[in-house]
Amino acid sequence: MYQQIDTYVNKCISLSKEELEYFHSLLQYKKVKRKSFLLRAGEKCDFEAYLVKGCARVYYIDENGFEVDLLFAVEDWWISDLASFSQQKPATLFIETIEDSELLLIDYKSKEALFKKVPKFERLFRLMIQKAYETMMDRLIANISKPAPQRYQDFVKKYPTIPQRVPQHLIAAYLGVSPEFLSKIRTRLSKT
Amino acid sequence: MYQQIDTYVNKCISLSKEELEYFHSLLQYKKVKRKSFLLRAGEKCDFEAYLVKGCARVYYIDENGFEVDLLFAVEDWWISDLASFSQQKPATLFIETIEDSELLLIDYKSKEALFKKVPKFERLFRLMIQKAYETMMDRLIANISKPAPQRYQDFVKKYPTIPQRVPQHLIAAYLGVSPEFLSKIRTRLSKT
DNA sequence: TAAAAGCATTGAACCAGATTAAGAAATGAG
DNA sequence: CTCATTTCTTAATCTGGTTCAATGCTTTTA
Repeated sequence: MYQQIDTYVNKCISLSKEELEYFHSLLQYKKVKRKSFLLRAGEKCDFEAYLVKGCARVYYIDENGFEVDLLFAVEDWWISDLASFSQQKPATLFIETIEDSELLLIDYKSKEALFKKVPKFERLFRLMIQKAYETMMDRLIANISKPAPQRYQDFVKKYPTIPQRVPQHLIAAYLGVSPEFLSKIRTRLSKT
Repeated sequence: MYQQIDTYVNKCISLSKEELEYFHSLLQYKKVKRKSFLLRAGEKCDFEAYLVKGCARVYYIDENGFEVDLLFAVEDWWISDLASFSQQKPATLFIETIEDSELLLIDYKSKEALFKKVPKFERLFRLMIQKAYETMMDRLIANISKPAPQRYQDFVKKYPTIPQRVPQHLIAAYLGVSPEFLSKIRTRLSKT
């Protein structure tokens, strides 16, 4: 049950058996069907979730009801509305499963307790967010300076398994193009 | 000399006099003219710099020579190519001052030593990057879902002092529009 | 197993913003 | 103070991508 997350954690920091067991004791296991909402904008996000199995998406809905997908999570990813979680304020994001999924959640108090008892985790989470930051930056640059077909190809190359698990119109909402245009891009690309 | 950065640090973590002095001992003071490069893509970025005074920009140049501005830093901001710094690999970003500037730099080894000796700093840097991440995410969302005039107005509202210090074509490169179009946006807006 | 709902494709009309080109205005270095 | 460089504006034309609408295809769900 915890083997997967332990492997993940071990890549960054090394822990004693006791530390690991303490960590486990703070996690809450959750199993949900596809199309379940883990979070809706307006609620308070009191979790960071490690995805053991399944697939989920984190997205934003703007004033006009237009969706922007920020993340497709699969096995081994963390999902949360970090601004809401860390500042304990209402969420601006939605989190919804795309497949039946299994998760391990940690809440705010537990995470703070963990940092206090095992400061090494502060490092783990710093490195995690650092990586997320770099990814986000690359995406912003791509969105500003690359045309949509290029962005789509880069996406498929970087996440080859995602297009098989996530509907195409959601990928369009991730790339920042209309579903119709993504469809056109795909037919164009397949004709060469 | 260190008063400003101490105030900054103190907002997040509280430190003893000794800890603070140790921190100071790791910092390198640097004073540079406007239009100085602190970093060029290809070099290794061995600093995170706190801007004591002045103004600088962090930007990316794509394959076609097109610039994307990622950050305008003024007093109290940190600048670096974080991917290069933390993984000790070649930079992809440029950092250039826009005004004569004064900086406090910390290098990789010193930062690691600091974390080891005063783990509280791990928390500070985690919170710093977390905020940067949220900012980056908001920007990505805005770039995907809001039209350029809106993005410009939001920018001016969020950073009211920047437009007076940074040339307009750089702001265009930050917002992801051509300088000509930003000029058009501005005349349109002033006519109402 | 049928009906409904969601998803992908295609084409035509349209628009936000890019590109190109030129000149005007501001700024800074000598 | 003055020339060179950088910065800003305006206008014409072009294009990547949107919107709208119609059609067929898959999944769900009852």
